[in-house]
Amino acid sequence: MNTGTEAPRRTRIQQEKRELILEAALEVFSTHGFRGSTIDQIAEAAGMSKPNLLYYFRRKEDIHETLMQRLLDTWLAPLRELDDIGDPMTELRSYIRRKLEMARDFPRESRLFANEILQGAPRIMPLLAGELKTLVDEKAAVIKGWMRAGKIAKTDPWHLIFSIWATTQHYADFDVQVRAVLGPNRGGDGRFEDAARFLEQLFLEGLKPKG
Amino acid sequence: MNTGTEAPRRTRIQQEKRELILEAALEVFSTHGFRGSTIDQIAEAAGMSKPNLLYYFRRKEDIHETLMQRLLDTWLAPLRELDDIGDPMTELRSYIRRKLEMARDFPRESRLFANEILQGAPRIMPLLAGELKTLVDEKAAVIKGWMRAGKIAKTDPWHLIFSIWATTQHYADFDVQVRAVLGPNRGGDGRFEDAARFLEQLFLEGLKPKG
DNA sequence: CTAACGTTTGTCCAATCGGTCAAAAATTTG
DNA sequence: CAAATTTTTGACCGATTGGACAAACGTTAG
Repeated sequence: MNTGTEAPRRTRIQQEKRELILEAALEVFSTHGFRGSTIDQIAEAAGMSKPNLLYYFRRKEDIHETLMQRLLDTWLAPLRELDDIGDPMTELRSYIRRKLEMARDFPRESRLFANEILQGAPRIMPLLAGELKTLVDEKAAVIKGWMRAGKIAKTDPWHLIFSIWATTQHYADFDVQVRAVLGPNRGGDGRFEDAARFLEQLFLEGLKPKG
Repeated sequence: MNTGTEAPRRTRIQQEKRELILEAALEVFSTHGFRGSTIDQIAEAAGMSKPNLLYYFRRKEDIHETLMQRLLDTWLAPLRELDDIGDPMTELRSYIRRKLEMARDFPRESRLFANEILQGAPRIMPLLAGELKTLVDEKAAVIKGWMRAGKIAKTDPWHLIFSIWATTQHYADFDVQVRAVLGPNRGGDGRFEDAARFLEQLFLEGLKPKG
């Protein structure tokens, strides 16, 4: 039985070149979107001719699809790690920290994902309503357990997860704006540490003045 | 002196048709990005032929530019309203509420802006580093005053503004994902009220359990 | 060496892109 | 009404797009 999903056998050269192409495509797709990117651009970024690239990926969409499949796995890893063992507040704090680190270390992946969602997620809608929803529902239940146990304040766990996604990914997706607004001094390399400190306080205590 | 920025005189028909085109272009640009959109698409959405559209806007970029200029004004209006008079906590809460209402009522404008920033803000970079930075710095100073006066907790005002932008615009830019994850029940029309309730609690009190 | 296989490229193609242009149609003006 | 002006359109253009293809090239096993 061929389900069409298993990876075909590949030579060593094929594996290497495919990686090279995917790396180049990530760079191009994440800054121009799918329709805004051309095969020539990707081929040039990968240091090969267009027909050569099309020898490894038969269609432009195949590259994008491969990229998105890999992305979702690594992208949701931090949420998968959110576990019931350990102190709830610590768990949440380290989830936020990990997500912010991903925004810092893999901004292209974040932008690729944002581009796809912004345009209506035409290629990954089934994944969102299926795999993603299942995972979020599962983790929302965990968080709800913490709320019932009085370990964290009672709120909507789904919107809590959204707010963590939004605030952390903002530093990857809107990086240009963040740096423009912060200026050369505050917008330097330290901006992620500033963000980490701020987000920790926001999610822990909010803005209400002490005392 | 002609600075090139003042609006030329236009007939009634020109004004109406230009509005029609801008409305159609907002729809198309916001879902496909600039390079992903075609003049034919916009013309069809506006109910006219391509040459006719090009009679009102000579270049594709002119449409986008006009759209972005209008956008920034209305988009930043809520932040401009953030004022020193009145209770700080109330001011912030109503700013968050207004931003969330904009995400609900003008999602296309939000996505148009997000598309531009995602792709490196090639067309509005000067505005970000100029007008926008000035406004944010000004409001950050106001917020800092509130912190010094002990009216709200001490944190980084810039990142506070970022977090408000991120959490509210998330419901416009990532709407497809939000609805997919929430499902048909929780993802219905009530999702914005749920979000409003959650965000109010997050920014006010954070997640620390009471007592 | 040579045959087989995997890799690379130059050339080409149909479709689509942004944009032009002259002429027709509609509207306004006198 | 008729002339002048504005609006609309069909036909067209060069450039770029995603992709096809056969021929050339490189590598390796016998």
